[in-house]
Amino acid sequence: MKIATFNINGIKARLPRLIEWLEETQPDVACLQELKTSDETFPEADIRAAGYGAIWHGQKGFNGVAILARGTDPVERRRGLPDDPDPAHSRYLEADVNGITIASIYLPNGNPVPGPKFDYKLAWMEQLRLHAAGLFASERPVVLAGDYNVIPTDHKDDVFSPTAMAADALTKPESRAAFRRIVHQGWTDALRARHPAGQLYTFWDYQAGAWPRDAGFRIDHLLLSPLAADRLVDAGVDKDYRGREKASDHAPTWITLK
DNA sequence: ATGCCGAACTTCGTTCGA
Repeated sequence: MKIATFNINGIKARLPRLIEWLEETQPDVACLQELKTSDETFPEADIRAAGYGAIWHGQKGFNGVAILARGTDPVERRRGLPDDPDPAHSRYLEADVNGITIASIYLPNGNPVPGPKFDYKLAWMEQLRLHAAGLFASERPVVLAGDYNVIPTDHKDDVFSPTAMAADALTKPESRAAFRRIVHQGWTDALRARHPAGQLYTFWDYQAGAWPRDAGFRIDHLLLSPLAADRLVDAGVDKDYRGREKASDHAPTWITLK
């Protein structure tokens, strides 16, 4: 079973790229972020024609998350976090697919630092931590997939330049500590578990030639509960999709479970 | 210190992203 997460940066602008990726890589589940479209304008028919059932939590202009399942309909469990600091933001969707609980997460960016957006990021992460604790305690196979907007370490395999990113909300100690507080509940960072060493960038900025000079970093993560981690077979980043025409600034990131 | 690039609405500039 292949489960992927993909920040598509606008599902309307990216629809041909999305369908192409679904057809070429055939994920069983695809968690999408940054739909940038309202519930009413989600391209359900195109997704269904590609062979996927879908649920989505849209928002006009920005944010927005979805869960797609090949040949079946995800069974929705929750939209939005409990006690979401700003329920107007569509950033969390949770469903069951084939016995696995799967969340599609679009964690706030948090820039500039300091400021209200950074405060919002940390508040949101605290609510995610509380909700994740409940999921963990359920002892189900759970996959928390999405764009966490946190670069876990300063290692060159996680970030092209710690110096260039030092003032950014993605690397601030408070962001990393909040991420660790979740992971240390007992979750497995699937990409790093499968590849303890080696570059695993998932994002390259559109600006300043970041893609051609490979100036990327790792912010898209799949966290696995113990019952999911026990089934982990492989994990990777579909890096070549970042180099295609009209690409998202993120690359699809995936795991396979037995 | 700032903009770079790209998408979408607030629509020929502004806001947001990371």
